[in-house]
Amino acid sequence: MTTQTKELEDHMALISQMYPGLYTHVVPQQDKSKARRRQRKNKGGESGSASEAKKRKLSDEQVHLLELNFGNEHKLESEHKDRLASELGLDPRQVAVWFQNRRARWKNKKLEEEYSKLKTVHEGVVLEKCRLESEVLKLKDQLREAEKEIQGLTERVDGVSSNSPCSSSVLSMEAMDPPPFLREFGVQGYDQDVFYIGQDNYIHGLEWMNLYM
DNA sequence: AAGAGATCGTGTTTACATCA
DNA sequence: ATGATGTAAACACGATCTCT
Repeated sequence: MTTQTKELEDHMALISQMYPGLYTHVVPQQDKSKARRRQRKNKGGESGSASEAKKRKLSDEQVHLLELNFGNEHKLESEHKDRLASELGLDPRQVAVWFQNRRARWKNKKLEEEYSKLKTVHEGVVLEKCRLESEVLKLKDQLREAEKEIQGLTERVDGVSSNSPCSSSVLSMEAMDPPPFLREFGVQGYDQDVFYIGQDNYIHGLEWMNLYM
């Protein structure tokens, strides 16, 4: 069993859940612990000798014609099957079996393709998730830096305002809620945070936010 | 309703081909 | 030459459908 086949099998349940239409009905899982050992039927009790019962590969021409018919229709009407069988010089039963097996191969191939597509999509999603997570970390870092800076500035302002009558002109954020994105990062509110840039350039309202956008 | 027969999907076995 | 492995044909079996 190839690795890919194993991998495919591991995902069959998932795929069949996502694409329930692929299965027309579910055959109950057989107990694999007691794998049955069936007795081979004697080909309907025919008088065929052992050599006649031997499997023969279908010729290229036979397979070609069968493939052509399969391309047109995946299932055979009984009449069509008989006609095709006599055209190919085969037993109608052989034609039926060939179509049965061909449908199984076709379905397996479809499942493999579907699996590959889903795998590609999944890998893309995982990559995007990683990218977003690292972006979140970066933004958190920026936020921490900004908070540190704010704290430093606040301390400076406190030092100045304690002996300055101009303290009333400083924009106080005391009663304001933090902006939504700060709340998202756990900032609950402001104590006595004051925002300003440089010596005399006060920022009004939420304009300071533009510095970090 | 019920039984028979055909056919289906799925899983397994077997014969054969290919390759190391 | 030979053993391992892959593939296709054939088969088994339960489910479902159609017909009578």
